[in-house]
Amino acid sequence: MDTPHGRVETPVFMPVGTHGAVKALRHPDVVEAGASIILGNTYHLFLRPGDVAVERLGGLHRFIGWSGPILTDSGGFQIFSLGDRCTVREEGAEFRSHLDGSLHMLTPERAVEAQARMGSDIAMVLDECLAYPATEDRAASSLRRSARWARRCRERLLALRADGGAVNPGQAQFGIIQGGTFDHLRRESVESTVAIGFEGYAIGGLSVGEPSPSMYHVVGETAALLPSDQPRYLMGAGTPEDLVEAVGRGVDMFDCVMPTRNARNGQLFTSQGRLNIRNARFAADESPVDPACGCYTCRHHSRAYLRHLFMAGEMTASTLNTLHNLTFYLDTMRRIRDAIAFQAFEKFKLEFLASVSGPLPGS
RNA sequence: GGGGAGGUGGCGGAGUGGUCAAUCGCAGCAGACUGUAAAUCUGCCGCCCAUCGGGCUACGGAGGUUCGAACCCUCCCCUCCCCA
Repeated sequence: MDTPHGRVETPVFMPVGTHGAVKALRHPDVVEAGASIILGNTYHLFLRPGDVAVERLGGLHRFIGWSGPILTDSGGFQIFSLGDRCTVREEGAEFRSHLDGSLHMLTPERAVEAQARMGSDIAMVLDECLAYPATEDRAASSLRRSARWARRCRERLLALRADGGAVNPGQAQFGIIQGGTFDHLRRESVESTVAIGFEGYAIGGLSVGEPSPSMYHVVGETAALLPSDQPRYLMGAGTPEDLVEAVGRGVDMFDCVMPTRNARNGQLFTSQGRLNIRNARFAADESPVDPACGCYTCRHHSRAYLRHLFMAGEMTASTLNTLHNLTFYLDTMRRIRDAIAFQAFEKFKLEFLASVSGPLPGS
């Protein structure tokens, strides 16, 4: 996948850097972990420091000092996650800022403008991320609103392109498929969204609490309907198992807070399963987090030391843990790409799922 | 030497006759986390069985008052502060 800031090998995992930084890491760490593209969030940057401020500072890339590709989420997920701080109307979403309680209106057009000002390489349309579970009626009306918003987003972007002067003239825009867990609604959403025409398509409204088999089913059904010559992006997923399962169903792009957030909370992913570095069993464990991992953390530090740092509340614990988890995720994606190149994906998938799922043995 | 304050679960610190195995914080133990309001949240946390629950030992020590004491009385031990 080519972007104005470089080529991205797919399938790809995009570390989440909500405020323009992957939490606990410096950009070189993110690169070292193997990331080629990172994600920022329109809602958060819109509130602080403000999209206009970012534009004045030369755009998001220059402002944060990241020269690679950046995808900005639209703020659609916040409609879901901010719950009662947000009121959705046809015009757009009215947010009460989590920072100071002030009221803000994020319309589809405004979300497009904000992302245009910031100049991300891939902008997402503003959608409504539906909570799970949802009734069929609710899912249907929500998807239709998202589709109307998608059209407004596209029209606004095309107008901006026609005007010229955008921070990043090559910015791509992705549409987002909704429809809950209903196959026919997903199909309807694909049809109406693809009809508008975007540079890529995302599958939204998943990884919001539904059972894995349900998510895999929807991913499979939806991805199969999307254009095969354009990127397919599963938003918000997932666990290492989710990544492999979704790639097998045709997904090219992922983002998830799991490797970074869980790292800060002590959960580490390894080739043998997950572990919680807080556990007393690691107090005298001199082995690395994952003997099969080549990250800085695993090359230099023992589980005992990482546990000590975590228990002591040292911020370095977050950094070392995040570096490891991100490396594990990005390494997994690299192995997936290699397996696909050698036409050995199914074999890889079986072995990976057998070893990685569940807790680390020996507890 | 004189005067004052106090000793409660690993630590700090509430409680001051029954509703106290004892608020709360920290520490400890475990779990959760999927387009980040998250370096966060939840549970457990005297001992023994245990699903509800039940049993045992406990609030410096020893006596006493009382139907009943961490809480009241007596003596003892210890700590801290102020003045000499």
